[in-house]
Parts: sequence; structure tokens; C-alpha cells
Amino acid sequence: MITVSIVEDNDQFRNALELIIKGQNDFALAGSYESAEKALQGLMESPPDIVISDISLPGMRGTELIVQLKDKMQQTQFMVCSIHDDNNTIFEALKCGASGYILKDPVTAAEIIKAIRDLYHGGSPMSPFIARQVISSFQKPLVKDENSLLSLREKEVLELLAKGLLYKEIADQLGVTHETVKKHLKNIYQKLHVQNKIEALNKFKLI
Amino acid sequence: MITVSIVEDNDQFRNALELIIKGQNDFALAGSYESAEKALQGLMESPPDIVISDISLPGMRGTELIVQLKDKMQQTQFMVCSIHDDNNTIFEALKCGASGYILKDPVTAAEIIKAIRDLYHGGSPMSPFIARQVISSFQKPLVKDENSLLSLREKEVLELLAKGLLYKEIADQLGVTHETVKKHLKNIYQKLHVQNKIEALNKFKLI
DNA sequence: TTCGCAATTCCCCTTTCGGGGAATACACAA
DNA sequence: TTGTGTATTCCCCGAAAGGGGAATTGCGAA
Repeated sequence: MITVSIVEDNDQFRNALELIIKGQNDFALAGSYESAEKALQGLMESPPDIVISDISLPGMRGTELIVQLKDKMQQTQFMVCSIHDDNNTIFEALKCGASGYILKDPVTAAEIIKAIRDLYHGGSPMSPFIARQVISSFQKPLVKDENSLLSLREKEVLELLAKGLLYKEIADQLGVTHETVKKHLKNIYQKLHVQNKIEALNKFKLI
Repeated sequence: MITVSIVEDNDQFRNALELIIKGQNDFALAGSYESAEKALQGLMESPPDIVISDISLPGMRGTELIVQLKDKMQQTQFMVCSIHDDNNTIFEALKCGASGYILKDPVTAAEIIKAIRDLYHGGSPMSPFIARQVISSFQKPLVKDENSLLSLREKEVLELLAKGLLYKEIADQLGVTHETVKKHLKNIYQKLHVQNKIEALNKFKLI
């Protein structure tokens, strides 16, 4: 039996979710709340296996709810169901501890049911578009801009810099003097329009 | 019509994949190779929509193949099909440009077919376990170690440091003097056993 | 071949960092 | 109450980093 709770302010969608849960023999509706505040107390009393939560709620956001409950309810898994498909919202949810993220817009009852089962069995259900955004975040976006902008040697220097090495340590590894490393960094900063190591690494998506 | 090519050294598995592709009316087998080297030339001549590639191949690895072809074949999408479920292999594949990652071990023909369709329509098919690993990588693993180790104020300082700000800029944002910021950093370095900003940020997995 | 560029080394200088210690205030716990 | 820990400010000092310029070598392109 998989126990599921719902946090969703839209009455229609919440009711629809309830019906979907109730429609499965091996699912049990543990609770249903229209705000994070109400969910906060209800969920703690009887932690379900799965919490399906909206993000944009009146008052406390769904992500904040997850953050507050995550460490107190180790066995409960959180899945976001939202209309937002922008990267900020997606990664905010994931960083806050969501183990799944499905988009409301094109979602069917069957997908909800499969997502719950996936989650319960250690998967991380995501809408196809969400999955692509997540995967894309690993690809380095330096296809031709900074990639061809920096020379091979300069990229080597950046890689070592990302490890936290000092100039002279980088110099030793490359077999040059620390002055050379410094010069490379000077050029890198000019090319990337930055002033220090951390900005450069941020720009180049290393670290 | 979705054109698919296969790179797989295991004869049985490659043959099985071929049969799966050929079994769908809207799929077309564009090519089938038992090594990355052979695929390299074949794929360039007629880029398919989808390439399903193993990672561990005799000679060149599948990830290296993807890296070499990725920017030359913008319209082609790469999906990894591997037995490896360790994080190193997973994230190596994603960083190299794979848009999907499914595990061989428990995989069915239906899942392969769905994965190809998902990929073609802008999704990123992943085996449930892979999806969970990917999602987990966003969760901060600092549950109690560094998390309770550093005070709230120290974490604030680190967050701002991660943006590449100078001590005095951090000080302005926090409404304190740069000496205070410096002191916080000194304590942070002691606690994390590091010597400089980049090492601290690496340790704390910010940026 | 000549030019440009990448890579290299060196000089100058100022600012920023990192590490040592010391002190105050304040909250929270033993 | 007395300590303990956090947050805050200040001192000194040396190392590291950043920015300016100048120079040499070598390699590949015009």
C-alpha cells in the first residue's frame, strides 16, 4: 500500500488528484491540503510515503514546505507537480529536495499513477521536458563562445585553478614558472571580462 | 520516420536492438557498428536522428565518440545504453553530451522503443535509477557534516563568496566590515580544513 | 618569408588574502 | 551564575593575486 498526500491550492486539480489516488487499489490517500501551512502540521502527524506538492501556493511555497519537512520525514518522498517549466523553478525544487518533477499542463491520470509508482520504487519521475532541462544542465554551454575563446593552455590553467591550486602549484604541474601562470590568468580575465578566479570559474562553469 | 544508429560491441545485444528498431513501422535502422572507430566514419556520412551507444567499447569509448560527433551533428541526439550505474560513468556520459541514459540490465524492448520516441520528441529518457542519481546530484549532500558545522552567518558568507565578490563587497551586503568577513572566512577554513576560497567552495559544493 | 599569435619569462606596482592574536557584546545552556 | 559559542571589530604581517608593461621563442597562416 502506497500512502500519498496532496498539497495543491487549485480545488479542481486537487480533487482530480484525490480521485486518481482513490482509484488505485494499492494507493491510499493520506491527506489533502490546500496550503503549505495546513500541510505542515498534517503531514508531520502521519508521514505518507509520497507527497505530491504544487510550488506556487498562497503563502508558503511548496519548496519551502519540502525544505522544512525533508529532514524530519526521512522516509517520505516529495514530488513536485507544477505548471512552471523555467529552469529557476525546476532547480529550486530539486535543490530543496524534490525527488520528482512533473508538469501539470500535459499530464494524464496514467502518468500521475506511473510517477507515484516510479517514485515509490526508487525512481525519479520527470516530465520529458523537465528531464531534458535537467540533463542539459550538465552539458557545458561553452559550445563555441568561451570554448574557442580560450586557448588550450588557458583551459588547462583554468582546470587546475578549479581544484583550488595556487599559481605556483599550477606552474609546477604545467612545468612553467608562476609568472607564466599569472600571465595566462591575466589574459583569461580579459577574455572573459572578469576580475578574479571565482568569477572566471563561474563564467566557465567549472568547479 | 525516426532514423536510428547503433554502436554496441556485444553481438547479441546489437542484434536485439536491430530487431527492435526494424520492428517499428516508423523507425529506420540507419547503421549498426560494433566499435566507435567504425561508427565515427559511418555516422558522419549520414547522420541519423538518434544514436544509441554503449560506453565501454573495445578501443575508443562511447563517450569519446559522442564528444567528437556532437558538434558536427547538431541534429543528432545521443542516448547511452550501458550496464554501468556508477555516478562517474553516468555524469561522464551526460557531460560528454548524451541526452539519455538507460541501463541495459533491466531493459525491455518496449522501454527501448519508448526511450527513442521520448528522445525524438525532446525528452531525456532515463532508467528510474539513473534519474534518481541525476536528481540526487542536485541535493546538497551536506546533511549534517558541513551543514551543522558552519553557522548560518558563515554559510551566508560562503554564498556571497561563491558569486566572486570581494571581502569588502560581501561586507557591504551583510552590513559589516571587511574584517568581520575575513574573520568568518578564517573560521570557515579551519572548520573545512582548507586554505583558500576555491577549496572551501569545492568542499561545500556551492557555485 | 613575414606577420600574427600562443606561450613563455621578467619587471614594476597595488590590492586582496590568509593566518596569528586580541577584544567586546550577546544569547543560550549548564 | 558562569561558561560556551556566535558575531563582531581591530591589530600586524607576509604571501598571493591582480594589473600594467616589455621581451623572447616558435609555429602556422597570409
